[in-house]
Amino acid sequence: MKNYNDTTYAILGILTTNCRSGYSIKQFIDQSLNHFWKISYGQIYPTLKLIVQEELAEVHTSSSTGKPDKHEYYLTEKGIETLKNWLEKPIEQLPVERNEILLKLFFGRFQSREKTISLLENYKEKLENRYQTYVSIEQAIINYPDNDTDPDSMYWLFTLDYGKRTTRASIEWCEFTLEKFLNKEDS
Amino acid sequence: MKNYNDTTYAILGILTTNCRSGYSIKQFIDQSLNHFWKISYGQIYPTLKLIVQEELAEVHTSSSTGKPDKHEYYLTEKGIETLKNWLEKPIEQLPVERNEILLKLFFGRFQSREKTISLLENYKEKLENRYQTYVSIEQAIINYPDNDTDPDSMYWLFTLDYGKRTTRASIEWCEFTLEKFLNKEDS
DNA sequence: CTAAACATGTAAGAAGTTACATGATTAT
DNA sequence: ATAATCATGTAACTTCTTACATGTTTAG
Repeated sequence: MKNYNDTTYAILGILTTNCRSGYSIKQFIDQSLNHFWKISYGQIYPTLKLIVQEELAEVHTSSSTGKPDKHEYYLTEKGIETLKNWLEKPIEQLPVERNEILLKLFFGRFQSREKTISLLENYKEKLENRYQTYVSIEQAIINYPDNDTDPDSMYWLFTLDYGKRTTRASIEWCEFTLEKFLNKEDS
Repeated sequence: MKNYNDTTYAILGILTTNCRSGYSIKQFIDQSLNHFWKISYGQIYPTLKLIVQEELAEVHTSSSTGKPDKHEYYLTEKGIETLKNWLEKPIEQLPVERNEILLKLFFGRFQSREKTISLLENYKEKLENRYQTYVSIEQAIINYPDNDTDPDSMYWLFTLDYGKRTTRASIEWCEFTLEKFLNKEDS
């Protein structure tokens, strides 16, 4: 079975929900996968074209009078199989996540203690904002009346939990590292 | 002051150490920045060319008899200023880290419980290996005789600590999520 | 002797972002 | 009216990886 890139699989996955057009795929990603996946129109439309070419989906064009054409994509059997096949495949290797703050810290020898500290404080603040965003989204899902009937909400909460845990760990690292720099004052 | 990409700044930073050639820059990254930064020769050599063009470094070519030419790069005053300027600048926004496992989990509705579980177990195993690697490197640095005189070792330990903490958090998330799936058995 | 390490580079292609281009509909 | 949202798409550009091309030196 042919391999595609993750962006293609992400779109294939979204097409299993009620999102059927390029525009609504973008919305879905911005609303639901935002904290661990993003995508631009510059990728979505060409990828949809590829998906149709590869017969993983069929496109139904509805040209209502006056309105511009709207393209609705429906997964084919082949498309569903391709998606399932990818879902089963274990992750090959953990990605190396480039981290700008670690890079700056690493060359911190060329900077004053004060500047390193403010760099870390700024980073910590951004992490705390992100953490709060995750908590807010989580609360919104839990309080949403249909939450126990909606099959997606459980998965959504899992991904949020991941975000919360790793963000929390980063915040704690900031605090620990900041303390080291603050204590260096007297040395 | 002109802006460059992070890869350029990383190389500028490495040129402040004793690494002066494309080959040794690659080695330095593979040995020291490996867990949060990587780079290929296909980027290094063109970037070095750019750095010289922009007068951020000068190249000294030593052509020993017989041996192939070796290019040694030395930062100029302008190069040092450019690096320092970047170091000071706070991170603009936290990057969205694409996460393949979360993407697969999100579409887990289309998979059996068993397959989701083995996906998570495989991921957890990889994370545990990574964690052990970090611990080993940390021990090697701490036990290395010159560790308190080497100014780099402190920064190295900070970046390792970051890796350990975030990896640990991911492992804990795997355990928590796995438990949820294992308990779903009876429902 | 031969494999690994030293050493420098290019070319093709994949993946992704940003800006541009166009136009309808709906809410304020 | 006019701003926001709906809706689709392309082109240029940046970044990065992989494979290729070439040749020397050193260690086992």
